[in-house]
Amino acid sequence: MGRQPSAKPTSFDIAYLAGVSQPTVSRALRGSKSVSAATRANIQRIAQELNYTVDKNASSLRSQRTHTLALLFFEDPNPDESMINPFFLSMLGSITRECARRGYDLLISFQQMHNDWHVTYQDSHRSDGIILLGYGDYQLYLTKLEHLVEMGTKFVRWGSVSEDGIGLTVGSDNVGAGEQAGAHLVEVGRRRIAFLGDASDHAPEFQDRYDGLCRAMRAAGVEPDPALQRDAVSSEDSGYAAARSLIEGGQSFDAVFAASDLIAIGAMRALTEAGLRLPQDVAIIGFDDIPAASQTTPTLTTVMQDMKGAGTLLVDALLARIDDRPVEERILPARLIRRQSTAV
Amino acid sequence: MGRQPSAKPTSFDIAYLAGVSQPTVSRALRGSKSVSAATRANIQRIAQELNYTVDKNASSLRSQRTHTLALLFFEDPNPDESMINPFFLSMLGSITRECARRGYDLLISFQQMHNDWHVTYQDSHRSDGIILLGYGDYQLYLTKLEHLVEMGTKFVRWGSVSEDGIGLTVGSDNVGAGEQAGAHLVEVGRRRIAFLGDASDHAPEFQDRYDGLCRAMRAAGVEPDPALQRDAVSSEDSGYAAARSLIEGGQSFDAVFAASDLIAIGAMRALTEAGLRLPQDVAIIGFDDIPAASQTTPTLTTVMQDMKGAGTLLVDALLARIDDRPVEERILPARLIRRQSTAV
DNA sequence: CGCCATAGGGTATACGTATACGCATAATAT
DNA sequence: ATATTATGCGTATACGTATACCCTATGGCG
Repeated sequence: MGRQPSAKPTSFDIAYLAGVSQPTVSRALRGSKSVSAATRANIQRIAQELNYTVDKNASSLRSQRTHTLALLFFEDPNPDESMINPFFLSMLGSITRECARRGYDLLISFQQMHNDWHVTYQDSHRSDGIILLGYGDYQLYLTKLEHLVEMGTKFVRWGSVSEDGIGLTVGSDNVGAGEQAGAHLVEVGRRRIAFLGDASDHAPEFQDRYDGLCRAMRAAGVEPDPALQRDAVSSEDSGYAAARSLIEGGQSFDAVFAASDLIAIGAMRALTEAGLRLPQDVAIIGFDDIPAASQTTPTLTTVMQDMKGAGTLLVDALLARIDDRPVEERILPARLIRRQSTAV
Repeated sequence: MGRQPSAKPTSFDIAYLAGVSQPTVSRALRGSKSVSAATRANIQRIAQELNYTVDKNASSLRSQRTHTLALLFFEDPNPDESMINPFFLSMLGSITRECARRGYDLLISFQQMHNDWHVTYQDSHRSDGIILLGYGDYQLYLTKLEHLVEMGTKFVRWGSVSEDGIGLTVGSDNVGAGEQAGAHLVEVGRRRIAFLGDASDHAPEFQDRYDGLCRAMRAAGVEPDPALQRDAVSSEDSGYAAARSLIEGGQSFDAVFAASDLIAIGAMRALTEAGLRLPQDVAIIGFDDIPAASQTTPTLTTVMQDMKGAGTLLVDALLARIDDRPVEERILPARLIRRQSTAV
């Protein structure tokens, strides 16, 4: 242990010991084929022995490639700032793993979207590309995204996938998921299905889920009632408020499709408080399958997104974009998880 | 928008426009006092206009400071590899925020602790220091930590704080928290209190919590029964198994203190399946206050750690260590959250 | 009125790597 | 046997910044 004279070895040290020039060391270690197998093996052995590591900064400076991706969470400024949407957190695991697998580092930030966050990561050569995650008011960020595109910044976004979107988007099949949820509710005999979640341009994902619901209802010969839709952002409080509004609206309903589990959990509280029995009086479906969803009473039927696939696909897509390769797949299937809240 | 000839401006460009030399630009922007106020203001204005950003790689290469911290999660290899302990995830928010506040970037990794993870981050100049987070088998990592110390790597660890520990540790007051839990259980009339969690050198934090529990019991004149302790790692399955073992052990018990919420949730399942009523027959307390804890039936009494403070303190301590300043505070208070699972 | 300290900033260079070229030697073609 | 190409590597240099050192003008001081 600690044999080295404490100074970290450079490629020159390796070169000297191997009896070659410094560039040859560089070539050997990064797999250039213009170096003989014997020379390469020798260099690798020596590097190993000296615990040599390529200096990341020097390498990045010279090659203009950082082999680092930046992950940016953006959410509406939250009163409880320490709360992060659990859904995105669960994506973090697969993203870090995929980055590691591809030999990329991951830089992470929850900074509010201040004026120059894109400059921070791109122009200062901190990362080769950016992964954007976030619910929140979509419209607010559109101009920023356009700016990113203009600057030639490479990025991917998690969200509602559409061909005409800005930049590159990867996401779940929200419409299909909404259809599954709607079909399931119809199947268990519900006809008056409410939707809790913004159904506007501000939240395309939620809108897609609503569209899917409507499609499934119509396919079953049921006409959705617009009066049963209430706006809500993804939080318990918002779900609670939306459900209260629904109850006070006086319209009858026998099912609720919440655009997220947090909304659903808030709604369940409001419904229970109003004396409604779940699922007998009102069946309820959430979205995301957060851990808490299997702990609620009744346990919550929800839609599980493919988080592992999501991380992989996001990283894949971004790396493809960075290398100017075409991106192949962008939509991930989602799966309905049946639990007690819709049990007949 | 997009006014510049697309090439990113360098400090030479700024220097030329400001009529000064490149080093002066560097000095001005990093606040050296050997630059006049007027010159500095002018340089800053021009830099702003050109959207100039200091190149991170060049800067780090020259100064040998990256202004980046690395966050390393280590956990026992998990069958469900996409699952990350929710407790640590909630710390992530405060760590990223504190890093941002201090002008540091955060590099993140969930890589298994392979042979050379320390080399990866330290010797390749990716980060100035490392934050280590993880439950898992403590002993397994000791030699690695010793190695880190030998190499002069700067790091902090979240865990059980003790003066003789290896490296620098920041953590909650686990003993105090255990005492609070124990005192509460005694207060609601329980005497036969079981503990679920490793009580060995392998998990010092869990042991501290157990010690606190025992201390509180003895303070109330109750002698803890070693037969009521069961090993468990932080997962639902492990908690379930531990509770099963406890039930099958045949010893009577009227309360369970679980070393983590995940253990508690698994245990609740086992207890309920065994026909025991919560909290009438068995009161139960968890640890961590994960979101799911407020959704269980009954809702789970637990210990909330100061996650926001934790992130701040970890980053503070690490930066102090990096700058060779003394570290001031290292222990954070924890707070008991009373819910239905211990309601009299 | 000369001396020295100080402010303000220029000159030269180092940080450690990757790449454009050039130049041998050996292998193949003609 | 000469021209041609590929192989394997060395030489020179660029990436963009930060810092050690040097120089010039001032102003205070005796």
